[in-house]
Amino acid sequence: MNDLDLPASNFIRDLILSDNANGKYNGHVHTRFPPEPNGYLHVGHAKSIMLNFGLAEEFGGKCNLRFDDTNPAKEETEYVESIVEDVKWLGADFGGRLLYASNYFQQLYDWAVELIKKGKAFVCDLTSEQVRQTRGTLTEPGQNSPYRDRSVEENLDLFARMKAGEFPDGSRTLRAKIDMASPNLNLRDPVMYRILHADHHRTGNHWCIYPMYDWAHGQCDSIEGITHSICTLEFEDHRPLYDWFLEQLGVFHPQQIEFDRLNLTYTVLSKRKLLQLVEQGVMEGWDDPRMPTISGMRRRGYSPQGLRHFARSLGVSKTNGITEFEKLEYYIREDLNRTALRVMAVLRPLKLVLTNYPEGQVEFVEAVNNPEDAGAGTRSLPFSRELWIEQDDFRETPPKGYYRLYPGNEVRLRYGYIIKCHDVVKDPATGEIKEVHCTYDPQTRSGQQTRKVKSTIHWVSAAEALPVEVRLYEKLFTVENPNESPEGADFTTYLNPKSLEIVHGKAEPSLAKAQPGDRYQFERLGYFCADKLTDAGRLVFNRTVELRDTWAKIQKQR
RNA sequence: UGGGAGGUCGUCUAAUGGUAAGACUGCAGACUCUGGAUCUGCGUAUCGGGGUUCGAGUCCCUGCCUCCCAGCCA
Repeated sequence: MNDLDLPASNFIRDLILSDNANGKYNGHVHTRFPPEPNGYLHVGHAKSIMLNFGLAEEFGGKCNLRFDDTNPAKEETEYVESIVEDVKWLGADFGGRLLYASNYFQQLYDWAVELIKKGKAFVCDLTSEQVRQTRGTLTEPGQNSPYRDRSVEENLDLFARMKAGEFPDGSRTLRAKIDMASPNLNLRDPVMYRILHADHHRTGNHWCIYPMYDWAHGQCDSIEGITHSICTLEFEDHRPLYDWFLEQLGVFHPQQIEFDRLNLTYTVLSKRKLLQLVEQGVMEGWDDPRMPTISGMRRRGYSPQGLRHFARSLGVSKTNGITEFEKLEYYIREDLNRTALRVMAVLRPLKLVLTNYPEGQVEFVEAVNNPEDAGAGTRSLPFSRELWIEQDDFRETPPKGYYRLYPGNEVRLRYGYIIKCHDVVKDPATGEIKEVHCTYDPQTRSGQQTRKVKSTIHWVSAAEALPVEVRLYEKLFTVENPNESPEGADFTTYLNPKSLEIVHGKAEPSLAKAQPGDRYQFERLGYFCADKLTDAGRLVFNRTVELRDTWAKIQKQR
């Protein structure tokens, strides 16, 4: 996980530095990454993972992977499995510390009994509706529950019976006895346990009462000896409660630190919304390559290294900001540029005939596998009279600034020869261009010192070309921030109808050996990753990210 | 409106009382058998108003704006 660059300075590191200087926690740093298994991980989690695991590593400490599985109604084993896979894929090392809040249910229960005995918690018979009505508002204090002053004995008895399953869901709760007039609503006698006769993915039906987040989290941190419990901004006003429980119990007291969650332009990063897209069938699944999930990005071709570098580059602060998607793409390209094998593929084929090239002849030309990596070697490509080129690389009447192929113009075929266009064959009925006819200059074979031409285009020999299905992805949403919908508009209103386009192209023969997950650069087009659908009989590629395209930019300006 | 947290280039961050810096984006150019990569250059910022100080993005006062909180979700 130790990647490149010195991680940027941030306030959490500074805080740890000062803790260590003061001897707090004896210089130990132990963090944790605590997802709830109610969905798949997304890039925002990658930021948290890098922060937690990165800080631990930097200070010679440890980081636990802990599932916050306190709500059986929303959690599933499928999610646990996907999360473990994603965390590992990102390269985070939890060293066997795969933990669950549910491991501590008994301890949590015992501690709750302790608080009851201290008169700090009580069983409340109010319905959730009544609790809501007596909570007060932002500006008005709440009212005490009529059950607030039950005797310790009665509370103990009732709580034991809650656990024993005597009462139906929602009929009672265990509440902390704090202050119904607190300006912090979290302190208005918060619920610690609710009754839920539900099957838990790990504890089955052993329990029918489940701890709330606030009651579970800090105590789990304490049990695990977490020193720095890093969470997102929305938990800031939970911190007094986090501290309160720990103080009442008199146990090891980790400190909660809040930072800003990641927001990205042109996508949504909330499990609720992502779930909605999956359930409505808008996306193929959690791993749809358009999803900002780790599994979606993996399928799309993003590399763990690229994602890590991106996450590292993110600032850690308390500002509510939105990071530009372009920044993510930059780090993905940067990594893929160094590692991806180059290959030639034509997405929208146009037939090119070299009229002075002998019919039936095939020769082989040598191509560099990765100009950024001499060790990647070379491969040979068949070259012949009939080739496929990109439709975009030919114009019958070239626009200003176009220096690809057009009648009378010369271009180089990458790793091949310089060719000159002399004719265009059209469908007499539709006027559609069917073939482009050129002559090649035998003196200009690649590797020799020859004259220069303005443009080099990619190609594939028609006879040997492999059919490929290529999925071209665009931004998922049409607006930078789909969350900011004016009056009633649902975020799905801004889904980009063109976020997926499937084309059928032609690829060089070497791609026959592509395995799912293999990443390539299709020269001049972008980075592509073999999809999981790829097998011996079918080649399916996902476009990971386009290459920077100066020409496209010039065209756009006009 | 009560409480909590924030406001530095277009975006994200740095500057810890001492020359406002970097990255992404954008623009311009060089180079190029990828209009890629690489290289060079350019541009724009301390929310407003007071104050303290030799000196304020940083400290104080005040105003404005943004985000979070009224789940038996996390």
